[in-house]
Amino acid sequence: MSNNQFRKGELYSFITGKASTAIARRLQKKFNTAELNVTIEQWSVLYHLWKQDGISQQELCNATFRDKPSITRLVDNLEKLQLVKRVSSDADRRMNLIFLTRQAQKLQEQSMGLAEETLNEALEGVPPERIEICKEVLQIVYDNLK
Amino acid sequence: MSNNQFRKGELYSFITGKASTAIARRLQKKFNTAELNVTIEQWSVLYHLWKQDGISQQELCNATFRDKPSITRLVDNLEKLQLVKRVSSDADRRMNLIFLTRQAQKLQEQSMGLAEETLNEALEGVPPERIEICKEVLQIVYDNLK
DNA sequence: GACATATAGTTGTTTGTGCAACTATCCAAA
DNA sequence: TTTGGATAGTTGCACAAACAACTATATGTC
Repeated sequence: MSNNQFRKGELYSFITGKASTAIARRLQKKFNTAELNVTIEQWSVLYHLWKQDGISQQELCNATFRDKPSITRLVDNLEKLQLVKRVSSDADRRMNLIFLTRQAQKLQEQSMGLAEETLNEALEGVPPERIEICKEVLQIVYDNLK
Repeated sequence: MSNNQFRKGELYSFITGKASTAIARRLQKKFNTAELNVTIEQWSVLYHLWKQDGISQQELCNATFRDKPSITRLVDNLEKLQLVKRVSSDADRRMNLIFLTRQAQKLQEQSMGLAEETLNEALEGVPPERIEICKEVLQIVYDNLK
């Protein structure tokens, strides 16, 4: 099946993800202003650890849609910031389980508040049902390609 | 105005732009397979030059939503690949005008074909009117934040 | 004309990404 | 029990992004 209605017009924006870039930049600025000393990418790892602590780097790869070297380095930097620690698994010594530190737990509430605030600014003036459709389309795109 | 219906749920995907990441990776793979020796970021600069040749680096910043140092380095690399050349403007000697080479002109048709193909794969199964809504929402998000 | 200010572009530094090649460990089949 | 393949993670390299500090040129005002 072909979507030929989707022609040259806005091809560019779809591919380059200008909207998500804009969201990420705005959120990063809020983090900087609030002196939360983390990057958006680091935060995206913490986000999944807040949902479930002590998962492996491989699970973080799947959750964040990043490859293994990217996660290795993000965890490196999060460890330098003393926000997580690697604990090698007893059950399978190839694996590192990644645990949040107390410091990282303290970040959760404030950073999630700023994320929500950013999304509210981003979606200002967009009716809820259109947001819903947009989310669904983006999910299908992701499923089609992942 | 607040969009409180937009809660924790899919906050993550919106911010991280998993869909556009997936599209960009797929397109990059097609470029590599076809031995088009360019990155998606370089291609995004060429894309605007194909629309209008001989524009300044500042205009490329605006068009591609990148800062000046990013464009400086992308143009550096495109120049190394002999796909563009910098010509300093007679009218304003601060400016470089960026011109496509013959080689870059040859890339246009094939790369645009691969981009369209990628979008068709991405949007497979999504009805046209939903694509339209999604594009509109992303445009509003961009306008709200840029 | 001289000077202050704005604009165009470059460079250095830190961080992140994608790919390939590598090590270490696990597991299953001979 | 050995061995061969799969899986988890790391390292090296090239490319890109964000920010700050910098140079060079243009322009408006006195």
